[in-house]
Amino acid sequence: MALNSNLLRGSLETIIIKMLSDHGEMYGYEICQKVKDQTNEGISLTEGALYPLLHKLEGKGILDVETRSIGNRYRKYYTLTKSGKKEVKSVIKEMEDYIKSIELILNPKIA
Amino acid sequence: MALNSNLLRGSLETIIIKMLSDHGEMYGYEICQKVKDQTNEGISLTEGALYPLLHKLEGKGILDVETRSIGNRYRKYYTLTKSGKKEVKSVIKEMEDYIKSIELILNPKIA
DNA sequence: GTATTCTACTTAAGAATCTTAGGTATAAAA
DNA sequence: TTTTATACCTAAGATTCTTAAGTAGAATAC
Repeated sequence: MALNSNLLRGSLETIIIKMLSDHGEMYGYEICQKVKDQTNEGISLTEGALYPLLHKLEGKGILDVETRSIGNRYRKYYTLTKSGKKEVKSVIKEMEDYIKSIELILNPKIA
Repeated sequence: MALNSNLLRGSLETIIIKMLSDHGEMYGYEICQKVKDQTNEGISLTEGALYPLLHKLEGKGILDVETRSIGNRYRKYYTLTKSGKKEVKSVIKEMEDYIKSIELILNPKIA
């Protein structure tokens, strides 16, 4: 079983923003796949978490959507808005700081 | 403001177990302080999250409690039970794997 | 050729986790 | 003597995620 215990809680939003920042335009299903690929199955987003979050980020003006027809069906492509791009740096820094803090717990400097 | 955005969600339990594993017997307030110290204020546990979680872990047989009088007041000292000690290795490994996965998102190997 | 799997989206109910905000009380410091 | 620090507690509510179900086209397997 992939990890996905509880640790993922709280980092989903950062993951989405970072993926879109790196890969440009992506659709939801693609984000799931790419995250799974990039982490060697380490992280598997559930669709029940992903899609509502995409909608929320769109509502907050972080993401733009464009629905495109692919043959007989459709996909919803997401991109970062200007406002979304402005947040990339800070959310990544927060994540990095958080990891550093966790590592100070995992490998305490013998004080 | 310390980070404590959402990223902490899900890792509190691991933090508590690791702290008790490293420092042996600790009381709740002490865990808060020590986590703050060790992370240079990076992580601040709130008491509203900590105490209920300690009670839960006690209920699950992960922690033992001993209430001790300190002059005119008391403290509740927590230790890992035998069962709790058995979990230390796996919860730490989960955390490390999670961090590795996150780092593969933050610093993707150009595939 | 049809049954299954994969792609691709959706939502709703409920569980789990945490924040906020309050409370009690002793002890130390200002 | 007022404030701050220590030390515990809980309840209400927000947020985040899981679980589970549904729709439907496209590809693969049998």
